[in-house]
Amino acid sequence: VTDPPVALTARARVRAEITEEIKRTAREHLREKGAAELSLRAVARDVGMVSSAVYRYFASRDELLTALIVDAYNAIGGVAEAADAGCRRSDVKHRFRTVGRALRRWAIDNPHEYALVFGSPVPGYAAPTDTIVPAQRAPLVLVGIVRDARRVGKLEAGEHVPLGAGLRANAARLGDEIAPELSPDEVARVVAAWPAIFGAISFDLFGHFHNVIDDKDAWFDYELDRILTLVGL
Amino acid sequence: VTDPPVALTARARVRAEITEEIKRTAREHLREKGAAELSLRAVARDVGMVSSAVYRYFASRDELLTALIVDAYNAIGGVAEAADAGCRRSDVKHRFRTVGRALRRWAIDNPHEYALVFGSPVPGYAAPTDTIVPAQRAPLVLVGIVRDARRVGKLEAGEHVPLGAGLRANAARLGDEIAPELSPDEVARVVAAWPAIFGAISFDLFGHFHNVIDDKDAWFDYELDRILTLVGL
DNA sequence: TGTACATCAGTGAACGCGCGTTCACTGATGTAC
DNA sequence: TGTACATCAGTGAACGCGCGTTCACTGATGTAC
Repeated sequence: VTDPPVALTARARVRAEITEEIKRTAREHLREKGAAELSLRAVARDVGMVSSAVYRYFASRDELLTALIVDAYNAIGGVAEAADAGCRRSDVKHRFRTVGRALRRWAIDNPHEYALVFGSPVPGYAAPTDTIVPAQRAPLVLVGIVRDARRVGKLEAGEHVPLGAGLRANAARLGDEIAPELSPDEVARVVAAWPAIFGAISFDLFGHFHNVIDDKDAWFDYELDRILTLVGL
Repeated sequence: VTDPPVALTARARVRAEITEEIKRTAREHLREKGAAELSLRAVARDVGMVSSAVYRYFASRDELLTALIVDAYNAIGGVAEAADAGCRRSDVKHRFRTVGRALRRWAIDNPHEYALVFGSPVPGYAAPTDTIVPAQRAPLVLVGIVRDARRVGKLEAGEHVPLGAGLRANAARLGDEIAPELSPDEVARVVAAWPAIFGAISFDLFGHFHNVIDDKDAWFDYELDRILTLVGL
């Protein structure tokens, strides 16, 4: 086993490029259909190779799907990080709102990629461990905002909702890992914010507010504000 | 055009039974796979008829799917209504919690039917108008609880989150239709509760709390409590 | 009440399709000496 | 620096599959007179 050379061989470089091209094409297909319809053969056709050639890059359709899921998680994480990075550090409320809106924008622009990650699981598909780290990026941005808020004393108590002993221990453990300056109670509040944001985005995106809410943008902002108070910002 | 006879003919009765049997079998298939995998031919096989015979009952695969969606909405609505009906009227908090838990139970017991309704939309499938009324049953139960709370003076103000003019008008119109005794602000809070519950159920069900939350039941109760304060109960 | 006709449920064969995956192969690129 | 060999990318044919839907048909059930 030797270290990988700093300069990739021509072959390795081409390989990386073609791998990307396959994923990009698959993502385009995803954009127009859904994950269930994604076909290796169709992707291969569009890339301009014969279907069996794809197997030089992905061992199976599932492996390609996994790669797309990882990419989607990373895209979501990147969007959240970039949105946060563009804000003044001290304005924690604004940061939270900006990140929330950016996530929703991305979901609306990439509905099938969003659904791939946050919609119903593809039947028979088990998420491999590669997804764990990318999946945490976006939620960690929210955690970071709350940690900053805590540091500068901008985290309010909000309505108290009691945590049972089990959950408190769970939140404490989680806090040790990702947010040492937060109390279990505060950790629980951030964790609860994540499905709340996800619910707000998905409900609209999946069409459940049809004929109920007219101005979906304004409504999302309203929900975000509610979530903000939930968290204590 | 004549009125349908009160006593159905034998043929009509058999037809209704077989329609039910097809749906029941399809639902069983759904239980083990997902909507995307649902095959008319496989259902026909299990019912014991030839695949083309199903077309006497459903004009297409999509129509069968629609029927399943309507049934799922009705099942969800029925679960919510039954849960609520089992509670003492005046204990509005308990009613809300009981309904929330019952919905989650149903979702866990029938994940694919739940996903059919609340997961990512099946690609290319457009929900027809038949789903509108069944889809409203469960949320209307929540609305009913909040209306009762309002009547007996148990609805609190909670944290104030401002509603823009557009949303306020939207909420007012909605209130006129379904909850005349509630203010636009209160209407908005109930509407916001629905995606919040849905988010809490889905996030867990779709596996996003894996390695994050240990005791999912307790966590859901915590989230429900948070939602309760959001609504003002 | 009986008969002639219309409606309906279910059959079985067929159409046309696209899918994931395997396999033996060719020719080009990379590596070791 | 040149050569022999190993690795790799891509081809094209094939396997075996199940799918949704259509169609002409048979025989049973229902309806009108």
